[in-house]
Amino acid sequence: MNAPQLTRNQALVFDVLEKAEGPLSAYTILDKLRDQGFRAPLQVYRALDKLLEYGVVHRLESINSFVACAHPGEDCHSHGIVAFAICESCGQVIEFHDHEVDHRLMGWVRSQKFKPAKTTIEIRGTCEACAA
Amino acid sequence: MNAPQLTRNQALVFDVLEKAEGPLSAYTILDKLRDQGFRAPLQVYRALDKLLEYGVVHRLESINSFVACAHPGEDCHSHGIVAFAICESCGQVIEFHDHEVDHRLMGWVRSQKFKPAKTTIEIRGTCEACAA
DNA sequence: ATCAATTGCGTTATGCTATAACGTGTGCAA
DNA sequence: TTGCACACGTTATAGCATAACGCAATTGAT
Ligand SMILES: [Zn+2]
Ligand SMILES: [Zn+2]
Ligand SMILES: [Zn+2]
Ligand SMILES: [Zn+2]
Repeated sequence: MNAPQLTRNQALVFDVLEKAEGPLSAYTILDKLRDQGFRAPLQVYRALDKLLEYGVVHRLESINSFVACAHPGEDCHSHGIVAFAICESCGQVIEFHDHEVDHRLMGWVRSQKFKPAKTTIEIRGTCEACAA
Repeated sequence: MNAPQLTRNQALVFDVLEKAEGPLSAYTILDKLRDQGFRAPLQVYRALDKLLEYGVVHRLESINSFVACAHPGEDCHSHGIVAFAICESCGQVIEFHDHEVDHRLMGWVRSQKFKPAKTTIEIRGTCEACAA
């Protein structure tokens, strides 16, 4: 999915995510956009839905938060499953891909005749900088 | 983590999960236990916390639900990362392990000096039976 | 036996996450 | 012009999770 011209709300939400140090919850985004006229969660969720569809934002299922894609222009989704390492101390997120992991998972999926729609890989832990 | 004797509440929650066809949300579990005297979400969440700690129940992050471990007695967690395929049509969950996936992910983690605490792999899609 | 610490439990209240439902306005194509 | 698709705004509601309090039972020293 290629991203068309963003609407005002989509652009505002994307901008907040891009400038953020780490992942943000929808309600945190809402708070950051009150000055721009945002009033209700739905304004954020609707924008996020589109940004997710365009592939420029990822949802982190294990922490109910959202991040801007770390590989803009590469069309992440076209080269396999996206994985995330999430530091529970500083909130930093590292986005990466591993083709071998993709192959193994997709091999298993095929053997089970399971039709995958969306795959989540999230490693929560402590990043190098935060390690005691 | 080996499971000690379960308390009454823990046993009730585990029993509900074991008998269920698929994953259940905490509030669904609560509803199923009203007749046994359950009144508040916390009674469920506290039991779930322990069952998760003992490794006899898994949490599915992408759907905010819980399932009984499909490999009782095998101590899932000791032989690597647990992965789930979740059918969005019938709710069935298949729990599996893949050492190669573990190795790849743990290799990446080591190369980044990232300290993993909890890893989530969830494939949402359609199972063979539900495929059109 | 007694005291202190731990653990489980019950209850109330609250906070966080997400969507339903309704109505408005705008742009575009038949 | 009419109909449709889409974004938007607002209010209300649904669904998920935890804080904080107090009490009771258990355990494990002393
Ligand atoms: Zn990406
Ligand atoms: Zn960190
Ligand atoms: Zn298991
Ligand atoms: Zn199915």
